Formats: sequence, structure tokens, C-alpha cells
Amino acid sequence: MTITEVSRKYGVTPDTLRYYERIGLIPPVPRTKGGVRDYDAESCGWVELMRCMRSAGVQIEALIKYVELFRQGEETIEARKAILLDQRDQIVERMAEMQRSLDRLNAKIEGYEQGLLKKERQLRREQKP
Amino acid sequence: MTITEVSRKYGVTPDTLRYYERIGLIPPVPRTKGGVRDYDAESCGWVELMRCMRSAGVQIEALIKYVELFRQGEETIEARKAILLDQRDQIVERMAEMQRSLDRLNAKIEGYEQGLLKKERQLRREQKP
DNA sequence: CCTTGACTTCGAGCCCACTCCAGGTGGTAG
DNA sequence: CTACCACCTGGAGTGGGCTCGAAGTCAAGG
Repeated sequence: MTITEVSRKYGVTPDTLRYYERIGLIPPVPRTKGGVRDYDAESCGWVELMRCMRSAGVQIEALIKYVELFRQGEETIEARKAILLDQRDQIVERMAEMQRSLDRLNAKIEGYEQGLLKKERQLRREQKP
Repeated sequence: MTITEVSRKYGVTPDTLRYYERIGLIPPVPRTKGGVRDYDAESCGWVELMRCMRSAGVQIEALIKYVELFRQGEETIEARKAILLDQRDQIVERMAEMQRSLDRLNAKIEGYEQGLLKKERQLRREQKP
């Protein structure tokens, strides 16, 4: 699979795929004789995984660390697991934060729905924009 | 309330508070004779709201727009509501994405928990890092 | 053979959201 | 009166995560 095909498959630019590889977010991709990237299933798997993690806001730093450990072999399994647990906690925490904001947003929308002008004055009066 | 007090209250730096005001993320804060910011309940409310929205990842652009409309008065209520609805959708969408990543992460952790070495080989064999 | 076009690398550039700095001012304490 | 400290402004700098441009290379088609 060429870089363009992979980029289309996962909705990222070829530039981003090269960038990911350069910084070690995914392990080196196999190449053809001529030096052109030729993504196999494993490389695609890494790309997919990293897109998934990145879309959840996982820091690139942690993911690079994970890849490094993975490449070092089996004795790093505990360390890798620790990274995953840590990242999971962070995602859970962020989702909880988002839920709070969502609740607040819904309350505001509710306010706009029934009240409108009236509510606006009330909001101003209550000093709670 | 001084900027330092407010910054402590909401866990942001004074620099960030000045930045927020400068870009219009919060309306102008009242000043003392000498030109020093003197936050009242309303200003604090804005700060609190914006911290809440920002921590959910709401784009600053949208929030600035909201503040602009708010300052224009009651005829902008529909437009403001539209912004809130739009932002809510985006938060919901991002939370769904995070949930997917979380599920995946949990599955990987599960794999590491029961299997460890064995699982590693399996992962390599399955070409699904 | 020559052109075309998709690939390559390396380095620089960009956007967002802050964050920091230099230089200046107000008000209070000694 | 002077010193001090927390505040002020405008503008430059930073870090994360891409994104772009220049210049070069390979393989297929004419």
C-alpha cells in the first residue's frame, strides 16, 4: 500500500504519515527497492491505532514512548501497560470534565429555550452570564 | 477582586486572564481609578464559564463570537443559542470518539493483563499492534 | 531517451493557546 | 521622599502538532 492509499484509508495527509514515522509515533514502514514506503497490515495497524489514540487527545509523547518500548521487546510489557493505564485515566478524567461542561451547556441552552428575552434580563440580573 | 485573587480562584495565571480579556473571550473587566482590574461577580462568572468551556475543548473562536453577540444585546439571542447548540454537538461528538478510544484502550489493557508474553506474540502474529 | 508524476528527505513555516519579558505606573509603608 | 510591590501594556517567544516548499529520485509511458 502506498502512502497516498493509506492516507485516504485513515483520513490523514501523507505529510502527517511521514511525520508520524519520523518522530517514532509508528515504527519504520517497509520500503520498496526504490525506497518508497509500502505499508503492510502491521504498519496500517499502527497508523490506525495512533489515529484512534490521537483523536482521543492522547499526547504524542506517551505514544512515542509506547512504541519505543514495544520495539524493545517483551521485557517492557509492564511498562507499556503502565502507559496504557495512565492514558486511560487521563481520558476518563477528560471525559468527566467534558460531561460537566456539557451539563452546563445544556442548562444554558435550556435557559435560552424557555425564557429567551426574559431569561436574558434574568441572567444579567443574576450576574451569571 | 484583583487579578491575582481571581487567578487563584479559578486556577489560571494572571497572564491568561489578561489574554482572555484582550482577545475578547471575556468582556472588559471593571477597573479602579488607577486602571487596575477589579473583578466583580459578573466578570468572575465569565471567567468561570470560559474555563469550563475551554476545559471541554470548545474553540476560543466560538466563545469570542458568543461574547460579541452577548454584548450586542437581546436581538442576538437566537444566534447565541445556535452557537451553544453547535458547540454541544461538537462536545458530544468528541466524547463519542473518546469513548471509542477508551474501549480500545481497555481491550488492549485486558490483553496485557491476561496473556502478557503470550499475548505479545499473538499481537505480533495478528499484525495488530 | 525524455517526460511525467508520485514518491523521497530535510528544513522551515504555521496556527493555536498561551506565556514571558521589558519598561512603565499607582498606591502604600517606612 | 523613597522604596517597593503588584499591577499595567505591547509585543515577542514557546510548545505541540502538524503542513509546506525545495530539490532530488525512481518507474512507467510515449
